[in-house]
Amino acid sequence: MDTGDSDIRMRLRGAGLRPTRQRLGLARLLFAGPDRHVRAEELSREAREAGVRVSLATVYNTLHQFVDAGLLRRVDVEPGRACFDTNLSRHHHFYDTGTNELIDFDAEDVGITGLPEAPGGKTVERIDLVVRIR
Amino acid sequence: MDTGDSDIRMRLRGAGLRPTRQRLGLARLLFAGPDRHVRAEELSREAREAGVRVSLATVYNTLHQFVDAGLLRRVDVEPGRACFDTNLSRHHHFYDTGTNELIDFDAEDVGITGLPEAPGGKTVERIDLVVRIR
DNA sequence: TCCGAACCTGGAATCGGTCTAAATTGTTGA
DNA sequence: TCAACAATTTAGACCGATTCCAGGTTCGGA
Repeated sequence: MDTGDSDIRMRLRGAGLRPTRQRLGLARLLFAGPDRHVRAEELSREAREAGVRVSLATVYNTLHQFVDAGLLRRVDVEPGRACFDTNLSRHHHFYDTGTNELIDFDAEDVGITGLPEAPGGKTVERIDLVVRIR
Repeated sequence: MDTGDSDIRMRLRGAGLRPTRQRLGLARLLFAGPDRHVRAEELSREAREAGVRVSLATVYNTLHQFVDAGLLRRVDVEPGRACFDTNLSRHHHFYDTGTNELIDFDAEDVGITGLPEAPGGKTVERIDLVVRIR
């Protein structure tokens, strides 16, 4: 329960989050391996299967805390359930409306022109592009 | 209960939907006046206030039928609830993350370049652009 | 080691939405 | 016109996803 955790521990600490057993366990599931998309229910199941004892409520709490800490990004494409994305780089999504599958693609090559000024003097937080495929 | 309804009646008929009292009442609320965004709960309340007796279940049914009939478009930006848009022209959205307000902008002037090919030989259904503002 | 704050937990509660079975209402053909 | 039947509406049960809550647990500094 140590190899590679120092990085995560740091980031949690930096966000004012104690590196608890539950958070480390979930972080390991999320960040070991390639980027991924995951929903709360699913992560909860994986944790159970991996022998990490965590309540569903804590999974939800942790996911939100990770989003706030900038460790995860939340993606809203489906109504009625949230998806969390470990890919923090500038990217957009294909969304397969048949399978509900999300696929990332790099935003670097994408150019968007002709956007109007943000209304009401608001500032642009982010631009989300969702390409719905079938 | 007739002026201006002939148009709606036609469109409902065309979609194989009987122009019932409930559907006409809701259609009047939706399509009289400028384009708008509305959620089911909200439309249900408006109907009640306007003296149109409709159950919540029927509001949901009707909204979905209107989407299928091409009278409405569904917008998914907020997790956990669907929003319906009477604007059927090609357009995108500003989404105010502070107020949860949606604001349309024309898609005609917007250019998007550098999109990768849809994976798996799938075809692109639609491209949704959401500019999150704060 | 001790203590308080941060954290975790199961279970209840909430929320947006869907389903169901029965009652009602359009529509159509005689 | 009206019977008959399918489409529609309805109240209320139900659902999955998520949040809330109150009480027990754990972390980390002094």
